[in-house]
Amino acid sequence: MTKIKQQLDTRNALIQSGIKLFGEYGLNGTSTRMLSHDCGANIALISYHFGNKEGLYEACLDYISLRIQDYIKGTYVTLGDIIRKEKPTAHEAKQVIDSIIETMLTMFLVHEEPKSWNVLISREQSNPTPAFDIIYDSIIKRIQQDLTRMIAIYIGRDPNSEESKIRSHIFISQVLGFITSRESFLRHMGTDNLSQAQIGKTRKVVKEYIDTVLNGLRACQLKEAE
Amino acid sequence: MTKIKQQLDTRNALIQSGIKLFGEYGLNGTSTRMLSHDCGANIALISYHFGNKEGLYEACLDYISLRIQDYIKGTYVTLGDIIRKEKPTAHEAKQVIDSIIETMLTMFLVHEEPKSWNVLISREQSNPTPAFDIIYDSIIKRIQQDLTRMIAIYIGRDPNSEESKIRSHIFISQVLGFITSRESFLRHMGTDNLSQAQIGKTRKVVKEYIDTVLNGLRACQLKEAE
DNA sequence: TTATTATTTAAACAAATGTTTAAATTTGTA
DNA sequence: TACAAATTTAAACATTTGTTTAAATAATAA
Repeated sequence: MTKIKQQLDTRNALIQSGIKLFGEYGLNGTSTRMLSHDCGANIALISYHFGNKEGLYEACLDYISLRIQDYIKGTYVTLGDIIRKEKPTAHEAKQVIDSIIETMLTMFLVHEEPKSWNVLISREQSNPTPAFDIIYDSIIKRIQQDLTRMIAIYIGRDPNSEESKIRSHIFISQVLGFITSRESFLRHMGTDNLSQAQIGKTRKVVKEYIDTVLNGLRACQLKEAE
Repeated sequence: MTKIKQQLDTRNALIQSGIKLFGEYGLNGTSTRMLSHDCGANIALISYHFGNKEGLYEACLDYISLRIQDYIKGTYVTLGDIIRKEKPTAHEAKQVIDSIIETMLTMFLVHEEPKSWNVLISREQSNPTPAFDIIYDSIIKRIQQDLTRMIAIYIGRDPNSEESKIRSHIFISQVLGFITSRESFLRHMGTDNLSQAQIGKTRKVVKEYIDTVLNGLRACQLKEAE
């Protein structure tokens, strides 16, 4: 076993335990002994590899950030050309919107590994630590900007207006609510875990909802001069 | 000074400090010494009045729960009759929806005291502690149920379907996102604090948005048999 | 093979933490 | 006014916590 391999094993084991435990108990509610016990690494290795507990927390967010960027890379490969266009068509803009939403829904509702990221992201969203920048700058900001622009283009509004920023925030919140208010949603649905049928319904209702609002806003615009 | 008055002063001072500090640092990140120092009460008074730190946390949520119920009481006084009707009209249902949303926006964006509640609510939403029931059972559940039904009635769908539950979750998330993703929103808006002008724009964009989606869904329904 | 570097370990440290305890003080009641 | 009850205080306690330390072990390079 090479040095690099072994180092990554211990280091990575701590990161995986970190994502799980920090997600469940928060930074302050997770002790170095919990982390050590969870992955079997000696407690001194936290400061050896990461400097201190906060360093491990940041490493967890770095890891999640990279993985999410990987996760959405597929989406952005096919959409990058449209996004970079000076003037995408409304049809093109709608493609971007749909793809981003689809990716988010899949990430939030379907795949198993991302579920462990979601809890930590949800924590950071509602109560940012100093490490929030890691997630914000690499992922959230980009999605905000892209959706602000694409939505405005699709509905025929000014992409640079504050109204467009507000609108995209509302738009993103529609989907983000499945992780930031997950417990409320589950209780309302009367379950501890969404069934495949429930997930299917959710995706369908989301799609109907956003198509309706986007087309409604677009139709308003075709009738009025902004 | 009577006993009851004095007791309430110390007890209440601890609760106010609790709301502030638990909101900012979380339950685990707030020490009994911080609480004691913030309001000047001796540290032993936490267990004296509340049993332990968790008891104080619960008391804070109880306080917030009562205050929010008070806050929305005005809204529910005028809407109660409609909500209790077996078959409200679509017009009536829309009145309920608009009033609830207006109340939530005011609470989340405008008034100063509720702002201190919002942080703690946001925390509980995204990462429920055992005390989440306090807020859920008294407030969130009711709003979920009422909006599920009113939205379904307005757009002509079945109020008891799972789709209606999902739809109302999306609907609530549109507004809740202003507290559960507050940092992201502020950064996107390029400010640390929303100006009055920005708040005004936000309310206007929200109203346009939800009117559009509700009327869009309603129009779909008038064209299709569900 | 030896020396160097990197990793890991077990123990220790200093501080922080939530809670308890007993005494002092204040308040309320008869 | 005296006594009882309630509240408050300061100190102490036991545990937990994050981190450090020095030695042991493993891996790498010459």
